Amino acid sequence: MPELPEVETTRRGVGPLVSGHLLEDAIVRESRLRWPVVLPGDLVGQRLESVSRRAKYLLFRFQSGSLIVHLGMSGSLRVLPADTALLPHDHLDLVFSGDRVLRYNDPRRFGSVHFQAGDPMDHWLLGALGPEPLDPEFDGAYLKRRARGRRVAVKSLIMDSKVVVGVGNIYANEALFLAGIRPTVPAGRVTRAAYDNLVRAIREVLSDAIELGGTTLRDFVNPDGDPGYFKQSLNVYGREGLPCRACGGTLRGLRLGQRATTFCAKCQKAQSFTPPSW
DNA sequence: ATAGTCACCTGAGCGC
DNA sequence: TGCGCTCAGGTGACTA
Repeated sequence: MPELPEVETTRRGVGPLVSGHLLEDAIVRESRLRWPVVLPGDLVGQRLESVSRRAKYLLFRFQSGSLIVHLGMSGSLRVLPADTALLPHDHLDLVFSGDRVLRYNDPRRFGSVHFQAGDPMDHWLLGALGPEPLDPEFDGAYLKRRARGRRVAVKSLIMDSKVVVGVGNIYANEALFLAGIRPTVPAGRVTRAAYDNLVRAIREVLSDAIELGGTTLRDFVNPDGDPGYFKQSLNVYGREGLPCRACGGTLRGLRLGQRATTFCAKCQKAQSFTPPSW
């Protein structure tokens, strides 16, 4: 489930509760996540220095290195009293000083937990990632440049983590709607002006979702145990066959790269070609 | 190099 | 109530 806003909501929720605390125990109940979970023997006894985020990875920085946690499709992290009863799919506990446990739950086990000694950015998973969508270097000129010669659908381009990180299926659909761009347009034919709009839309949709604590669909519960409230603001995702909130037309759906894609054929046709003047 | 498909896994929802 | 099918927020690996 978690897209970037959910991961950021998790970071803001759990970070202050465990940062600065001493790791007293680490319990791996199920090591078969996307990759086998292997924690170094000397992690226990170290202090957690900070919790940060790169793309959809949460980085738990200890003295000797970092835990790199990905929530996959169904993962979640909660900080709980250390004696809290286990639930199904509670795969990992990090027990900290102060009677609190950081508990990782993930029914589908698409998530992952790695340890990287030293700088977490040296890990191979983080090596080829594109810029953060909220960073200034991610702008229309950058996207236009990365799209040059590309025939993939523009939706696939913005979901490519080598181009820009953190744009998952929900927000890709939503951003393209806000920008008025048809998801299926070949990336190389989208104009610079349209990419300017798209960057604005991506920033807006992600920022708004972070403000509202993410989108709750099925599994996501933020670290306070509350649902996110962004779902109420969705314009197209999950609304195939329903009326467009802008024009009233019926939203259409198709599959693009195995992912559900929803758009308004009337509102999303501008910038669907490069004008002759280009 | 690029574009498209497959795989990983569990649970929810639906039609019968 | 149960069975079988489809779908789901991600993303690396693999194939042409």
